[in-house]
Order: sequence, then structure tokens, then C-alpha cells
Amino acid sequence: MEGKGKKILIADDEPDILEVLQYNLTREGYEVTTAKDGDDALNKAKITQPDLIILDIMMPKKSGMEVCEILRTQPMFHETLILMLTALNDESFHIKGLENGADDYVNKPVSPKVLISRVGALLRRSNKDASEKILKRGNLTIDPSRFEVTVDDRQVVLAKKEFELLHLLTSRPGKVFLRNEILHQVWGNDVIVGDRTIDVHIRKIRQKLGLYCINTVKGVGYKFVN
Amino acid sequence: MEGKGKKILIADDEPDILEVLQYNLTREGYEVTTAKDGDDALNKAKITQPDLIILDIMMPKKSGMEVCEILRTQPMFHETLILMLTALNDESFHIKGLENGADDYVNKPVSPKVLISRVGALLRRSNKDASEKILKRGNLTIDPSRFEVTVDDRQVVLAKKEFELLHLLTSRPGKVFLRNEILHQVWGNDVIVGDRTIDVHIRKIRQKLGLYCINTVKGVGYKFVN
DNA sequence: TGTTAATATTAAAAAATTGTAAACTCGGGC
DNA sequence: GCCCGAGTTTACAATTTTTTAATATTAACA
Repeated sequence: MEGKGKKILIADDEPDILEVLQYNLTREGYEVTTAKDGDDALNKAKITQPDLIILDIMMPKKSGMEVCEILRTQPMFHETLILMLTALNDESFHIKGLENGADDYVNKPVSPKVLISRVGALLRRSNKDASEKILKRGNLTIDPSRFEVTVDDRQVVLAKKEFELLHLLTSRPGKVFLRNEILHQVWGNDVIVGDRTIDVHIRKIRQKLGLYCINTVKGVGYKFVN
Repeated sequence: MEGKGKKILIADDEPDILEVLQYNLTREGYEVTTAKDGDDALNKAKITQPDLIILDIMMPKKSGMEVCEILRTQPMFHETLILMLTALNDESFHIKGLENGADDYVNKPVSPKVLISRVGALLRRSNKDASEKILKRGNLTIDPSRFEVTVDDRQVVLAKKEFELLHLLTSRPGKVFLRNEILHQVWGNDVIVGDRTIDVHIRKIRQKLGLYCINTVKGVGYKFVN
């Protein structure tokens, strides 16, 4: 089962929807709690400390939007994922929701399949620990979840190995990564490749980025500088 | 060189294998001792105090398994890494080897590259030692993880040997390091270089730092002062 | 003060390491 | 099959580091 152990809180004022979603998410292995309005949601959130909260925008007591805003002011919920549910086609709502700190939104009527897929995606994205976080180093941006690198808003396409190598180096700017260390982290423990392989990849990264951000430390390794 | 200073004991009853592995590991910078059977291995282990022991499972006198068990009963070898070598595909042997306290195993026929990679991995894992700590001595700062030296906020670029030599001297200010000691620690035990080599490096360090922080003790060696 | 052994300095040779271009491998898509 | 691209290897040039060798200087001591 997929969602093993992850806790989800669903807040919606329509019992039918609540039931359907709870049923489906539970079946996926998530631990599901429900709330019937905004205040209830805030309460249950504090008590159960969910990994992800699904909020209907239209709710009594407090709207999903308000709940979202309140949650985001509390450090306790800084990392908590929030998914907005809305019956409105109104784009401005979506945008406002995202601005308020929601991580995703899904339109009503909700298809359980779509919801499960989005929930899975969100959890997965936040789950791959720090390695999925977007890195910004000066004019360089690295987005591991999207596999994208930008230099001064210019997007650069890197091959997989190149990307992983750059990602490794940027993960600890200034630290010298020994060639062996690099082989380990990027190529894996028992993969055997020649020594020049690293150089060639470094070269391609330097070339593609058009940026001198990787220093050679002769006889030792490479380090990212800014 | 990578495996600087680390001691490895290889025990195998096949001279050919012994020779190949010794050659390759030595070339990586390890200090290698060999043993031709189980008893020999136990003896040499006590004498040389290796950081890692490579044991063939099938050996005369005592099997690798037995050697492993005996070693593990002695506190002296509690931290010593043990890598098992086996011609058997028998999974149960692997498992038993690991249960007995081996840290890893490699199947025969052994590829030197694979072995080197595994050995490196094992040593690295156990290695997170103090050598990564930033040293500050007055207006001098040495950061081994970044391979950087600064004097009064001015960054000085040292080559590898220069850096290692400075790092060694700085690690114990005031202590006089004999020329032999220096050769051992920085160049490795069996590297043969002339005596003037040290002088030349010392000179370069003094020159680059622009700081008189290394004292000559005539007829003895050098020491770091502040 | 002169002698001597040890170290400092310097330049040049040797070795090691990396940069680079080009070729090769291998799997997937057409 | 053929082509393409990622990944790797190869071979060699370019560069830097390390070592050597030759000479100068220094410190210790008779």
C-alpha cells in the first residue's frame, strides 16, 4: 500500500463528499480524519498533526481560504501540505489560494482518482527529503522535482547525470567533493567508470551553464562556488 | 592519493589473488600486508593493527569465518572493518558472514576495481573523523572540507601537498615534527622522495602565507608557531 | 673565525592531473 | 534496420604540481 502511515485531514461541509474521499484515501493506506467546517478543521489539525490537509473553500464558520491563512501563520504547520478543493472555476481563486500558501488545488466535482493522484504527488514531492527542495545559488536555480536548471531566467537542459552531479555539488557550496565521493553519490557504489568520466560531465555542465561556478581542486576534487 | 595511511590486511591462500589485490590496493595508497592462511591472518592482524581486513572464506588452518569470529571477540578489533571474500554463491554464507560481524562481502572472482570501490566505501563510512574540523590559529584559518586557507581574511591557494603539510603542522602547534614523521604522514610510508622535497614545500607555504609561522628546528624538523 | 652540516633558494626536469575533442557503446524510438 | 542521444572511453594537449639537482645561505661549534 502506498500512503502507509501518512496522515490526512479532510475538511468539507458536504457529508457525501467527505465520505467518498475518506473511503478512497483510507483504502490507499492513509490515516484519514475529517472535519465538517473551518473551525473544526483548525481544531483537528492541531490535534492530529496531519501531513496533508484537504480544504474545501466553501465552508461554514471559516472558509478554506481563511483556514489556510491561519495555519500558515503557525510554525507548526509550515511544512504541512495544503490542498484546496473548489467548486469555482474562477481562476482568481486558485491563484489567491496558491498565494495564501496552498500547495495545490483540485476542482469540484472531485474525481477520487484525480484526488488520490494529486495527493500522492504532493506527498512524494515533499517527501524526498531535502533533495527535492529547490536550490537557489545566486543566479542559478535548481529544481530537482522538475529536473530544471535556470541561469538568470534562461532555462538550461541538463542530462540526468549532469543534473545529479550539479545537484550534488550545489547541495553544499564550497565543500570539496572528492572524485571518489562523486562517483559514489552520482554513479553508485559498485558502478565502475573511468576517471575522465567525471571531467567530461563537469565540462558539459560548465559549458551548458556558461557560468564558472565549479572550481577544480587539483588532486582532490571539485567544489561549487558562487 | 586517497587511501593515505590506512592499513589493510589481506588474507587468502591463493598467491595470485593476493598479489593482484596487494598491487591494486597499494597503488591506491593503502598500506597493505598479506597473510596466507587463517592463523597467519590473526597474527598479522595483531601486529599491524589494520583498519580493514579482507578475509577469504576458504583458507587453510582457519577459515575466514573463524578468523572473523575470533577477531570480533577481542576489543582490540571491535572497530576494525572486515570484508569477506567468497567464491560461493551461497546466500546463506553471505548472511552468516554478516551475522558474524563482517561488514561487507565480495564475490569471487574479484574485480580489483570493485574491491577498491567497496573498500573505499567501508573506510569512508567509518571515517567521518576529526580531520574535517576547521582549524583556527591566530589569523590563520584552515578548512579541510573546503580545502581553503585564509590569512587575515585573505584567501591563500595551496596545492594539495602544501595543504596537507600545513594541516599536519598546524594540527599540533608547537610540536616539532621530525622529517621522517612528515614524510610518513604526508607522503605515505613507502613513497621515497629526497629530503630537499620537504624544504621546498615548507618554503612555498611560508611564501604563500607571507607569514612566519613555521619554525625550523635544525637537525630535527619543523614546528608550527603562532 | 673557519669549518661543517643542515637548510633555503632557485630554476629546471619530471610526473601527475585535468581539459578537450572525438570516437565509441548501447538502448529506445521510428 | 537506422538514427539519435546519453553516457562513457580514448587519446592527447595543456596545465599544474611535485621532485630533483645545483647553488647559496645559515647556524652551531671548535
